[in-house]
Amino acid sequence: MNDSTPILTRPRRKAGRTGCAVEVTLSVIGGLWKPVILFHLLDGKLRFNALCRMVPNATARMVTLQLRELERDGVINRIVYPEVPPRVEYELTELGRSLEPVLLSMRAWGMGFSSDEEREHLHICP
Amino acid sequence: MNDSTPILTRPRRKAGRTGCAVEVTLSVIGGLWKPVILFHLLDGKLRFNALCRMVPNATARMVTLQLRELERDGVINRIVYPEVPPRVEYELTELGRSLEPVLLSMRAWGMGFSSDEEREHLHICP
DNA sequence: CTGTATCCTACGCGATACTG
DNA sequence: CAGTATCGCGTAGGATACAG
Repeated sequence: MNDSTPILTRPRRKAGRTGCAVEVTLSVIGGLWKPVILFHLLDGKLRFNALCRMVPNATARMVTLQLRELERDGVINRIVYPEVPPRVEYELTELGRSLEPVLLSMRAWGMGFSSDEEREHLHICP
Repeated sequence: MNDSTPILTRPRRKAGRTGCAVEVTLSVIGGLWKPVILFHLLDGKLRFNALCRMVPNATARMVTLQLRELERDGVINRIVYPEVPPRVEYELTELGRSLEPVLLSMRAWGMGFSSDEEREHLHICP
């Protein structure tokens, strides 16, 4: 349980005085899967498995790691129901929900880009 | 000059049908330095060295790689002035400029988060 | 179901040196 | 100035197996 934090997951250096505010944001959501996870959580609580299924390109291990860091950074809550079989749900905190504009603008741009891509037949496809 | 593209720089798998639009956006700006680079370019053209200086935590090599990919993805233009000593400037394309809402919302959130952090003394510092 | 521990390897990326 | 080439290390993260 030492601090071996993957790079995709957490920038090796925190955004210091050297960087701009954008770097600060990246230090929290800067991981390939974090924005996707957070985005899906905008719709409400999600169980671990459901979350995994929404990010099929990431392994369960990665999802776990990302979730732990998001929790550490205070943008999500982890709710454990003392049941058998165990149930765990993740939800956005207030701070997490404040990321909504960022996430929505990311989605909006992605949708626009996809259209252009299909139309202009860029090199992104496969 | 083969296609050895770093992971930080380009997701190993493109955002396919499996993912949401957020993944598409991440496939373009999903790299720790790309959003920062793009953000600084919002203010206008920048030379290579200037750019490097704005992202001190990244090496020149990384900045170069990121720039090449951003160029490939059509969000920036690379302008070479046939002079001695050589001068190269980077600027956003129309597509790149359309990322402005994303970048601005990222900065806005980062500034807010920094304030909270200082005030509430969270564990983000270093 | 929701994880965590371990092993292992590909590859990201820093450092350095060199070019036009 | 604006890069590119090469080398080499550290580690991210996949696969697998196991636990509560």
